[in-house]
Amino acid sequence: MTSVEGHRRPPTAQQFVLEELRRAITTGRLRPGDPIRQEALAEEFDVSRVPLREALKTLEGEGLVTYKAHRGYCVQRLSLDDLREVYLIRELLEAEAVRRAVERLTDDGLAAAERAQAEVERAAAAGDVLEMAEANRRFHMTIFEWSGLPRLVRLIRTLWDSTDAYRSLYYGEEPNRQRVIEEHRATLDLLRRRDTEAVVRVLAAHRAHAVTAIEERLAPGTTGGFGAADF
Amino acid sequence: MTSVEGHRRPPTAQQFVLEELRRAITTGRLRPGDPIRQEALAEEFDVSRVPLREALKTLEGEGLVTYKAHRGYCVQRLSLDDLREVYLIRELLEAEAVRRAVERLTDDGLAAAERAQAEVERAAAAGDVLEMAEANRRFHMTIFEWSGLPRLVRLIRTLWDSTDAYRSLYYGEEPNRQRVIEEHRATLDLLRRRDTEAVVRVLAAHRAHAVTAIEERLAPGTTGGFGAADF
DNA sequence: GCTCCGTATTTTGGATCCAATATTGATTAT
DNA sequence: ATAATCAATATTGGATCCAAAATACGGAGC
Repeated sequence: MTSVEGHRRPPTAQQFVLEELRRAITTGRLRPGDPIRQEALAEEFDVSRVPLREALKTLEGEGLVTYKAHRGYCVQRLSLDDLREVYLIRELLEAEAVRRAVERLTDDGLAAAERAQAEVERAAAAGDVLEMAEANRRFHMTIFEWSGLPRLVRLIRTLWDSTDAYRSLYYGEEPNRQRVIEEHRATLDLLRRRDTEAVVRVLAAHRAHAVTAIEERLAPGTTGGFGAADF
Repeated sequence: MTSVEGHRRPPTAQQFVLEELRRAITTGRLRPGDPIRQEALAEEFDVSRVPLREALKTLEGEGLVTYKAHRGYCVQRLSLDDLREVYLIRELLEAEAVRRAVERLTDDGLAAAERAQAEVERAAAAGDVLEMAEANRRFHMTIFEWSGLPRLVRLIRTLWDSTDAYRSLYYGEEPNRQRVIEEHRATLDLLRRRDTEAVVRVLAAHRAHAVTAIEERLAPGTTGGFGAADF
């Protein structure tokens, strides 16, 4: 049956496998540093190695896995330095995206952001961490989209992808969830007033909090990479 | 024989095909908007479709080609807006990369940049546009590398890739070549003095000149995409 | 003439098989 | 015991073949 389920299966095996791989990495089933055994994974997903390899090429482009000729793929091990670098780049790109977005934002756009925020709060109340992470993403992307710069948004989205595992870590703790909600509300407030620079500042702080929290969470013990399943 | 030629053949077919595809796109042999016929291309490069498709996945990630399920790949058509967007993003990222680079730059690093510039000037004198483009790239990347931010550099490199065709256009004209050389010399001068903000300004102007020149070159007639072979 | 429909052809998607390379483990010499 | 070498094994890279989907074509109906 081709019913309208939450997640219907994609039209090609490579896209299906791509989604599964992403999930496996962000949930920590595939841990950073792990080599990727194509045969085993292909069998698990019930596809051949061809679409699997194409999906891996995509993930390589996004920086989620590394590749060495004749040695295959590994789940990318993100050091703290890597994490900081990704957040630095996000800072640069998102600041610009937000500036443009505020200039062009209509009431419709604002309403869309507010709807996304409502979903964030609903998920938080329900204690559904995974759904909250997704809604949070929709909230931010909705705003970025209003920049009218599709390539910029695409880049930002890729950067989010590459640190999904860390973000789940962040949302795993209640005070962080609460803080996210408050900061989103502040953002919406400033968006309504079209106070561009204030929005940029709030969102910069928003990111900084996440980095700090993750650093603290990670610093003790873990020297290099980490497993997202650690929590 | 595995002699030390200029370009030795990569260890895998996918990497070989990737290089060939890039060349084909940047030189305009494959024109923007063209659908990519896998069978024909694979035969031309004398490989099967499997490595070809993996190379195409990589290019998709870089934004050089687009992909639709069951309809295959197309060479990305870059509108003027797209071009401006890429240069805007480069502005954001490269400014940061340069700031960090100047702070960390040693005399060795400076010497490397000077060597690259010497190659640029040699190629320009020899009228070798292709080699000049490559040397120019080395010049800038050498500087960016000194930022110590590998992911940032990787992103910048991808952005350069996605507009290679346009850049060849720029280097096709003598006054532009001359201007590039002068601006590089100015950059080196300011680098020696570690005048960070001045370097950032010069390089911003450097990029702006390129955009302006390309816009003028493209504006008359061409409404949307263009073929890099037009010159 | 135009549209709609069904078939033929082309093109992409994927599975299997074989080749090439890397890794592992055992054997031997020092 | 250790290091080096070579064979056995595991794993990736690539070619061919078949299936599925999209496109092109031709004819029937209006």
